[in-house]
Amino acid sequence: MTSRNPRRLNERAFRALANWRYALRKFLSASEAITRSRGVSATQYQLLLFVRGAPDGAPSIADLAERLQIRHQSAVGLVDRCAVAGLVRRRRDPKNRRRVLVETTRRGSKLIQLLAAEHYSTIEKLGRMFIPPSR
Amino acid sequence: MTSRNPRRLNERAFRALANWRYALRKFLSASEAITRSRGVSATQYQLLLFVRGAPDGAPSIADLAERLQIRHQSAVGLVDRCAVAGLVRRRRDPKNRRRVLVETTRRGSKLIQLLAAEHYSTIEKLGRMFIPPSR
DNA sequence: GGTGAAATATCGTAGCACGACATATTGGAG
DNA sequence: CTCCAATATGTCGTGCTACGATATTTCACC
Repeated sequence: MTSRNPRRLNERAFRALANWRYALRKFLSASEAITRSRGVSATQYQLLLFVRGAPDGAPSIADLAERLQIRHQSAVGLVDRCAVAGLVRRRRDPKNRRRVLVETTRRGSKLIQLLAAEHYSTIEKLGRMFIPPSR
Repeated sequence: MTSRNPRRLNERAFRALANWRYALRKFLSASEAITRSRGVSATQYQLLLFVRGAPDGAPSIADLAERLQIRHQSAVGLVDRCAVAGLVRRRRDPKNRRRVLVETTRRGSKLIQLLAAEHYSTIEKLGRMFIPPSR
């Protein structure tokens, strides 16, 4: 019986945490393989995903940085690389000209559609390994 | 509806996938914050976790590479850095002297105990955001 | 006891995130 | 209206980490 608020974790808890983390790495590794096979990095895929899956229209650089949990400068560089690859384009926000909105190009739109579908398949395969451990 | 040729995803599916990925990044980011506050990288934490949570005694470099889903050279470098930090130590496998077994030092053991407990708390907080989407 | 495979190690390279700093735009205080 | 602090994005140089290519040691086995 595991106690409800243990100060020390037991063997079982360590194994569970390790196995769950392993599942995460498996998924991230599979994700990387999917995206590389289509010529983009895993991070670029996620940028496209957050642009495409944004709740309220085209997101700004800062919005994307928050979704990606990175600093804004990192998002700038990422958008740069995606723009060079022809996947996204920048547009000044007319309401607030400090902001830069990011939207997918037609090519980026097709690619994210494909990649997202492949990710769904992978998630189905890895299935319930993702359910996080609890004590 | 083969998994190789999945049908088009709708808006809802994109949002779900994006939100789930966001949860992953939130967790990984929180994990990074936890480990950095204790002076180690997220990858070093995971190495310790896989050493501590190994099913059959001290794992080899190759075992760790598989668990981390990286190439063996990367695991070599990671073990190097952890060894310099005094968290793990190498030991030749007496049964097969090509293999190198990795075990935690007392310091590494204390650290992984602490870090793992903090990770459990974080997982509880993020809770069911981790349940993967299905269509 | 020689040979190919296995396991680890070394070296140089590239991508990505970061801190520090720079530039442009906005909105509000006075 | 003017000034200025806050906001938003962009630039530059650095460090960490994963990688491919390659080397070295040890094992298995005929």
